[in-house]
Amino acid sequence: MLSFTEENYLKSIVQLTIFESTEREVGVNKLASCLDVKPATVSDMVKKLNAKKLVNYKKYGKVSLTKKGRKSGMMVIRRHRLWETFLQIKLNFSWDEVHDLAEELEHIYSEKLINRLDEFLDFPSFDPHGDAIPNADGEIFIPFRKLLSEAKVGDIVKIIAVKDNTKEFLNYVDKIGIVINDKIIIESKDNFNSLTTINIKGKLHVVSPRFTDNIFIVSPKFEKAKD
Amino acid sequence: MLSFTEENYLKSIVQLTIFESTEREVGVNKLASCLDVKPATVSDMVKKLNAKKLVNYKKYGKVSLTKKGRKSGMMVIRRHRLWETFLQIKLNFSWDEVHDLAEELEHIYSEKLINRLDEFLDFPSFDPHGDAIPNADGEIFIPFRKLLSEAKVGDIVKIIAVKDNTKEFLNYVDKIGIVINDKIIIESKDNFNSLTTINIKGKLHVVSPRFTDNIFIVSPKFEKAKD
DNA sequence: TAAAAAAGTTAGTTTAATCTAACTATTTTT
DNA sequence: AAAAATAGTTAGATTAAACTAACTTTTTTA
Ligand SMILES: [Mn+2]
Ligand SMILES: [Mn+2]
Ligand SMILES: [Mn+2]
Ligand SMILES: [Mn+2]
Repeated sequence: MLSFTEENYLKSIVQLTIFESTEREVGVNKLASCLDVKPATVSDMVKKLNAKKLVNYKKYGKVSLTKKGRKSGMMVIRRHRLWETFLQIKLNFSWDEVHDLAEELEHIYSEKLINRLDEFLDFPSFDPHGDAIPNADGEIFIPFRKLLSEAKVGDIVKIIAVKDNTKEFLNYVDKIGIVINDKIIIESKDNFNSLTTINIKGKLHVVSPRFTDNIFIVSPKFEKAKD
Repeated sequence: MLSFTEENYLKSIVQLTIFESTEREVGVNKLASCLDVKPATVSDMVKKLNAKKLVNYKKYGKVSLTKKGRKSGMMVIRRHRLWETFLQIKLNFSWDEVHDLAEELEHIYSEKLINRLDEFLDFPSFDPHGDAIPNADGEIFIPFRKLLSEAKVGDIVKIIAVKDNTKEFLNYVDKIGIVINDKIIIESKDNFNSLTTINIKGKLHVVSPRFTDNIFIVSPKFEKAKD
């Protein structure tokens, strides 16, 4: 039905208009840089996606998802995140290895396959990077979360997801010894140099925005109940 | 490295020159009909595969695999059969559903992934259709087997694999109630009409070559030891 | 508000994989 | 050995997804 390429466009549009912004539309240039193609290429493709009623688009306008496009894009993300979970839980891959394989596996289209996989994994809610997994209807519940950079000195926060999924980032997270759901304390901030000192299991680490802008947290006051 | 298309060509050449014939070469027309494309298309592609040292070919000649091509093709078949096994054993798909999904999964190239999958499945020797699974080096041991049509009246034979993997065939096999490793008795043969009467768990079935030419068996005298 | 910058489009080209139609080579039959 | 049949090749066209270069529209800035 949809080509790999079309699926990748829809996935990127979901990411840009639902996960990473409150704006429900995106420009051709931004989409092009997200997909790592030239704007001319995107111009052509969004015309095609519009004809297929997957996006709303007219010349010189912004691109937004139709209901159908949103669902298709969400299903690609569902497949991606379920395969990542499978690779980690069942085949013992580490969280920095799963993404690249999932980029390919996500394009295998079969409702039955993915729902069986979901069941096999016991209907996981989050993937190895802490990202919510859309359900079989393409709906997703994204829990309230903030960036580590928004935390205040003295806060005790829980790490619930990583924003950057590159190997370099994940390897650094591994190196300083945190995993999803760990708690850390914001010891101090150096606003002049934009540095934050955090306490991870008693050890102090000085980190820059490259780190704090890519870690999602919940802070105590948002953690309802238990604790 | 290799495109989906190139992988499919190599897979078909392995099937035609190793699994289904003792001739280690195949013509352009036969390959074309196996791949369901026109001979002109194959002519172009084998030129390309030859340039990549995956096949031996020259104008108006037959096509044969190089060592490298044979290994690549075998690895596609390894992936196909391991995914089929995964789908059946872990995700509870029936044997008539696994092939189509495996046709897509087989093209996901990662040695690590496939070896982990192999391990996860406990290094299976055969896929759901009774076909041997090539090992991590692309080597395969195909057990000695005959077709059911070669069995003699009175023989008690064990079904070890199916040759035809279509849904229609597999559904028929299910319907008459046999599974791999079951034993059946050859009750009688009607040579005029090319019909064979077989005894499956006490029940008699009259079958044509459409059935007997697509069931692989071992007959008692080839079944060494146990029993 | 006019000029400059940014964003987006169009036209024409490329590559991989396919096709059709016409041609050539090889093999089989008479 | 010639004719007929079969097998295989070539040339030119098509499609999807990319590109570059040139152009146009929209937005920002002065
Ligand atoms: Mn990922
Ligand atoms: Mn992820
Ligand atoms: Mn199969
Ligand atoms: Mn099989």
